[in-house]
Amino acid sequence: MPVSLPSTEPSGDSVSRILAAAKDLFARHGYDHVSMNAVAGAAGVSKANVFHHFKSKDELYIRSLSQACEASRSSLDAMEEGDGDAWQRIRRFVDEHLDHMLSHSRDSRLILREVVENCPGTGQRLAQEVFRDNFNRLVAIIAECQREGALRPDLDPVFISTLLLGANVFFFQSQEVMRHLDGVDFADEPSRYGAMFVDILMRGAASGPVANEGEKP
Amino acid sequence: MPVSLPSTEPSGDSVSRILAAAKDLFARHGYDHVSMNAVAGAAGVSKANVFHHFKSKDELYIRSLSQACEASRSSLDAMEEGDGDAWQRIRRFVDEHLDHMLSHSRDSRLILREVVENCPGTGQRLAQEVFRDNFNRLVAIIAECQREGALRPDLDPVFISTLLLGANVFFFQSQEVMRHLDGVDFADEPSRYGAMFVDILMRGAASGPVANEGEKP
DNA sequence: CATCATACTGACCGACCGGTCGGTTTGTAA
DNA sequence: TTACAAACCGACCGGTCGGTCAGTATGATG
Repeated sequence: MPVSLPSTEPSGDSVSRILAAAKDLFARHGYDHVSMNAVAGAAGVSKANVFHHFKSKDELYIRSLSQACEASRSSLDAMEEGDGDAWQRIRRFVDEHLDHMLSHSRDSRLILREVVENCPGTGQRLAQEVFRDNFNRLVAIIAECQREGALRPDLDPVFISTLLLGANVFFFQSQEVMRHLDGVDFADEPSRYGAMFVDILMRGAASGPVANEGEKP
Repeated sequence: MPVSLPSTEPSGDSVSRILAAAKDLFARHGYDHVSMNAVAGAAGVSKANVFHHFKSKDELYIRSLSQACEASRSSLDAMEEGDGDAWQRIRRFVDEHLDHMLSHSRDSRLILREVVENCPGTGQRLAQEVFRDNFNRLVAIIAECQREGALRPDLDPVFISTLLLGANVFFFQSQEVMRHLDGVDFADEPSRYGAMFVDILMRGAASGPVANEGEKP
């Protein structure tokens, strides 16, 4: 049986290179700004070759986004709730979620742009599914922590989850801007950002006793 | 002296219509997706007429964004801190900031996209200036409230401001997605969102006494 | 070896892009 | 009325876009 590795690798290599280049360019510049010629050039193949492997620009984009979503979903699945008390678990989720976004910023940008730009289509559906999975995972954690008595019973886990995801997403999106804002010294310290955020989420920011407008046993 | 109103309005009318159309299309679809032909059509003039009034697509875009930034800045200036205790003033800022974004969503999208996409250029600079002004205004409010003793002295007003702006920006960006998430019942109630957020910001989410890891007099 | 399928590419296609050009229309001033 | 400037526009320009085509090269199979 002949060893045919040299013959099968170029093909797989091209598709991989094309997808990697596409993900990079689409993430950085968005769908409309990126031409197929640019993708081909970045992948080191001809444009016609790109069209040999992918039926259209749209298919290339959806494949790229799909891979990003799969990677994000794998990361979510690999997230272990582990041990610790409620707030430690919450803190761990915040840290791991933010760490994933930052260390896979290309994928994260692809997904987030679809969520934020709100253009109907397959791309948006894929990205929203990932977003929803993250959200539901977090709601489950928060609800569990609430059942254990760690969170005020008058609070909605759904709302807390929104705040948590929002804080992380905002950090990811605005990191570059924050670096240039006077007084911001945490733009390059995501873990510290997470710690400060969870601290305030847990204990609040008010000084001293607060008017008891809500129910807080 | 002849009254020459009929002669000066058509010109002003065209430019205004062009800018309005441009703002609308750029806000919805982004710079790259919008053609000058589309802008011209939406404004009811010819493409050549657009180029008569604006030197280039880029100039049209910058002018559109500039107007959006001016409007946003005017809104910030009109924001009165007014009376009330510290937390009432914070709540008012949150409400007014979010209300402005939602009621001027076209402008807000234009500005926010520049901040988030992070493409170097005039557009980014303009948007970041507005972002920074909002930020600094909020930091000043928070710092004042902290001096009055309403906020924990161990907290950084800059960080609190980041959380506040982030929460509002996230609500604005994700409103459409949130409408489709199970259990989210506040997507169309920004005021309620703001109230819940400030409540948690003030009192925290933890139930009962919390481990005193920080300084909280 | 012949056959077939896959990978690859330069050249080409029609459509569309941002922008220009020459001409017409409109408005203003003297 | 004439002269000028501004507004306006259809036609045009060179370039780029996504995509196609015909041909070549390569690899696998019988």
